[in-house]
Amino acid sequence: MQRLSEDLKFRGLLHQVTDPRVLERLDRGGVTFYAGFDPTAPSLHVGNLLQLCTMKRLQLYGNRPIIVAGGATALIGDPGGKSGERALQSSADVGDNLERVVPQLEKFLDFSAGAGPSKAVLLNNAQWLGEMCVVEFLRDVGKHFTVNQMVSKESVRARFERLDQGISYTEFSYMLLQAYDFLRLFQDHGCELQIGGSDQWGNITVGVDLIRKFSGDAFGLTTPLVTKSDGTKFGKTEDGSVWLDPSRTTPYRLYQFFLNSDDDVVGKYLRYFTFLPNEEIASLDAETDLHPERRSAARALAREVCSLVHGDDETARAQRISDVLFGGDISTLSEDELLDALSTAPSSDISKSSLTVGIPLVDLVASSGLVRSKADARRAIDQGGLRVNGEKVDRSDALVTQLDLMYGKYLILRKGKRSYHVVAAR
RNA sequence: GGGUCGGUGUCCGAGUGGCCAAAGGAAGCAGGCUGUAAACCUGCCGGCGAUGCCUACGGGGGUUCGAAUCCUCCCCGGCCCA
Repeated sequence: MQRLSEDLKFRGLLHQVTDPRVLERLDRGGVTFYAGFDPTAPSLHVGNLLQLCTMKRLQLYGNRPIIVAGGATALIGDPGGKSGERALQSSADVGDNLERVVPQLEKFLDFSAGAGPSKAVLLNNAQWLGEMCVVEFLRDVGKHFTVNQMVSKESVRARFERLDQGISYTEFSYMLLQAYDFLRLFQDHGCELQIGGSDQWGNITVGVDLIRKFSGDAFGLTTPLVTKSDGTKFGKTEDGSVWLDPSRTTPYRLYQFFLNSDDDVVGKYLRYFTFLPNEEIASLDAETDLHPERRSAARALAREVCSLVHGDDETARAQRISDVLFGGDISTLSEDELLDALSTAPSSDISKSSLTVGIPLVDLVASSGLVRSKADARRAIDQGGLRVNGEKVDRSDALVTQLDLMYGKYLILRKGKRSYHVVAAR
């Protein structure tokens, strides 16, 4: 089998490492490592994907992952990457969030006894930070750091430079809490490595320093920041974050999100987010160069990620829906297929009786929410961008009646290429 | 507290009595091309019972036939002085 360190290099996952010797240790397996995340939402999102995949990689090579849920630190807020002071979370929220996120973590890491010595562990730093008193913290942790070095950290400096924002003492202390986490894990669980995104480098090294002061040897490793080709933040769409929870972001949407990756980043994403063998990734790279229009790499990426997060069945469904919505003619579908294909599209109801007289199409489309107003609906029609049951509408004064219903029940509204809405008559 | 400049549509930003639903840009939406792409081209981009009406230029009040534009008070922000 290929060495883990080689695989990590091939995939471009090594951004910074405190000491290259840690890579040899990881190759041999048996290293306990950790990554933290703050349970600030009731679901993980694609922004968490890189850490999850990286942890899984390390575990597959026989290393032991510890996930530290920032039950305590989420109450504080990491100043890094934030332009302003963060809103504080209530501890009840944090608890709820944690409960919901656990099943998502289990899709990536093996928490079962079957994993043997590399069995994953989930800890909550509220367990040790919650019971700690201020004086104790200042004596045992604070004493080891000078404000001078803390101030020089990038995350803090960025906030210093913004005179209009400032940084509270609370957030300023965040890095010390995280360092203390690392120390406790090192002492109580033999954890010698912390991994994280490149924005965590400062916090991680503070932890490594702290452990060193207690005569321990620990390591830090960061992965690169996931970027898009246009420089905007990865994982955000116009509708907000792309979540791993299917009730927030349907498998179909997740599939589409990755399918639509730009050519110049698919290779990178395949490396980051899939477990395909290196040779297969290399051949997909070549395919992208030679036949970009086939989008083989993007398809593989979407399929792999969707399977990882939602399983093979949901992925097959997402693929089927995609094929119909973008390839085929929806009017050729059976009623069952139609419902399946559009099950994730927004829908609304309408009374059958109202259709006996007929409803102006413009009213129907506006009330469906597919467009913002009737004027907007007329514009869409005038520009040839509206279809009913797959047929282009050319009159903005069209009337919808029972005769237009597919299978006597449905009206499939479509604006542009990819916005669908199902109206069901009852 | 004093002075001064400013607050315009999703955002940036012009306009300083009628020709203003408000230039220009960005974002967004639709059409074309294409690979469900990028780039590019075209159109749209407050609402409605629609050759008109309503709502809108920080908020209230006022002047005027007519106000985003003038006056006044209030609120908010920048800069300068105390």
